[in-house]
Amino acid sequence: MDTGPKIAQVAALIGDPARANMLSALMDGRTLTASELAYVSGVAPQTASGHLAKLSDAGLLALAKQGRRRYFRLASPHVARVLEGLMVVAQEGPARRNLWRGGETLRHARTCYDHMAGRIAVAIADRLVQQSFILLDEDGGQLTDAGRSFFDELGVDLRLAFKRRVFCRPCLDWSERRPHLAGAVGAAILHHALEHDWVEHVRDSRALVVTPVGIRELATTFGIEGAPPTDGREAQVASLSRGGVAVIPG
Amino acid sequence: MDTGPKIAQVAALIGDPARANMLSALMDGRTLTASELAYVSGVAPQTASGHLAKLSDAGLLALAKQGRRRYFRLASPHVARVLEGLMVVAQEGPARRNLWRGGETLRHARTCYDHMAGRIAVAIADRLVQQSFILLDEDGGQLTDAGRSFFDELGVDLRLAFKRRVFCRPCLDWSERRPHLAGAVGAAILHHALEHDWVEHVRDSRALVVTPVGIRELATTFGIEGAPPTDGREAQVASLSRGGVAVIPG
DNA sequence: GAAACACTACGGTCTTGACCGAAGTATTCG
DNA sequence: CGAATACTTCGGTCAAGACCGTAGTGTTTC
Repeated sequence: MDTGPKIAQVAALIGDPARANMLSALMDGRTLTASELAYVSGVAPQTASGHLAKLSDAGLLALAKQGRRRYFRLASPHVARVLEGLMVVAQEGPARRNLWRGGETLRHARTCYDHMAGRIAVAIADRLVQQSFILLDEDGGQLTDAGRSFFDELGVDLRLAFKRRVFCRPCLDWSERRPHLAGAVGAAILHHALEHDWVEHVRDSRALVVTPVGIRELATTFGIEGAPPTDGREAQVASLSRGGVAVIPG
Repeated sequence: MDTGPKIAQVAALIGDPARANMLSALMDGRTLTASELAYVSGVAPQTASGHLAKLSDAGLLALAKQGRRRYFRLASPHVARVLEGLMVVAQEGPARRNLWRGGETLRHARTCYDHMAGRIAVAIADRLVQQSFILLDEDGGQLTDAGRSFFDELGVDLRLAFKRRVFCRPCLDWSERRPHLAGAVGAAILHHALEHDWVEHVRDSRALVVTPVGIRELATTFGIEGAPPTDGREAQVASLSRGGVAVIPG
């Protein structure tokens, strides 16, 4: 395997208790100095220095020198996401909890910063691209004139979006492994969906539930099925992408 | 820190090359036997057996016994998600570490998702709070009536902000270590600044440069000095509270 | 300029755990 | 039944690396 060693290298870095403590302390987006990180990780400054060098070299931490201090910060939201994921896995670990129910909800529709993600969001993005309302390339998207009219008729306020570049880099959907719409257009769509009661927030979660109104409107507006699958099995039938749960032989 | 050791434990499991290879081989949702996993990981069956036991105990792998064989698969999509995330981080890793160095421009003004950050942004937040246009607490902000009028006169469109859930939220600034304005209000300010040519994007960077117009307008509107310090040293000399925007000497 | 401070580099100790050979337990097949 | 297969347990070797004491560099403060 080719990817194995690479992920092992990164995982091994996170796999040391001292380093894991440092990363945890930075998870909320704060910026801490080497000394502070040494303290939270419970090791001597010399040891911490070595750890921090490794984490920086590997691109997990970003470094800003200022005077005699070094400020460290998680290098990217991706790192934070990995840490979050590890916490989830660590939590559910030995206890055979069936969190997958909630997972299914998350997979269907959720927020990602200020825009939508999940099956629904990917389907919307697909549709908009297919209809040539939006042009998507590697790291940016562009609204066509037709798309502008489309959103206009829909009543989505895109005025903010016109002048703005696409700030949020392409947001890869972890559950669908395909891009969904981020940036101002994505935000506008989420805003519209919330305002018109297509979707609702789930308390203490990034999950979104699609309302009956939303199911109807998503069908008429985008031609997509907004209802979540009734059980996990159908999840993979609905979308052609793989990513379904393996069926154990027997 | 409490979460640190837990995520370290999981990460350390993934952090071994042999185990990482096993997990990678299972990433597509397949179900493989112990022997097959021993082969892909390049270790002897005895060694593989130990690895698989650990991964199962930790809840990373699900096990199905069938006759004399043991079938393994990833225990949950969360595990797959973590592996994916690790690959992303491993990929982007050492590449553009330099972005943060020489970050004087970044420290001064940059985008943070869809709003502004850096000295300028912190100064704006300070000013808005000081003028009682905005009330900021731990994890939320609120626009006062006076603030609403202020933005109205300024011509900043806050309509999106009203309906959005998180319309005004403090976001800790990594360089200044003090909050700046995020949420819809933050986004609206950035939008306004871009639209009126107060600031401009720097290509391929999150950095923003303050234009001559911006320097003038930031002074009249917020009473702050928008020009960047001529060199890094002076940044912190000027104002007593660190993080204040420096008044350029000479 | 001297002292305090923040961080880094080096050297040596010591624990952890990955590895495989050999032997042991299930399960299937002839 | 005994042989082959699939996997696990045990024991001993060995290398990687986490840790800190000491000593260094660069920066700020007095």
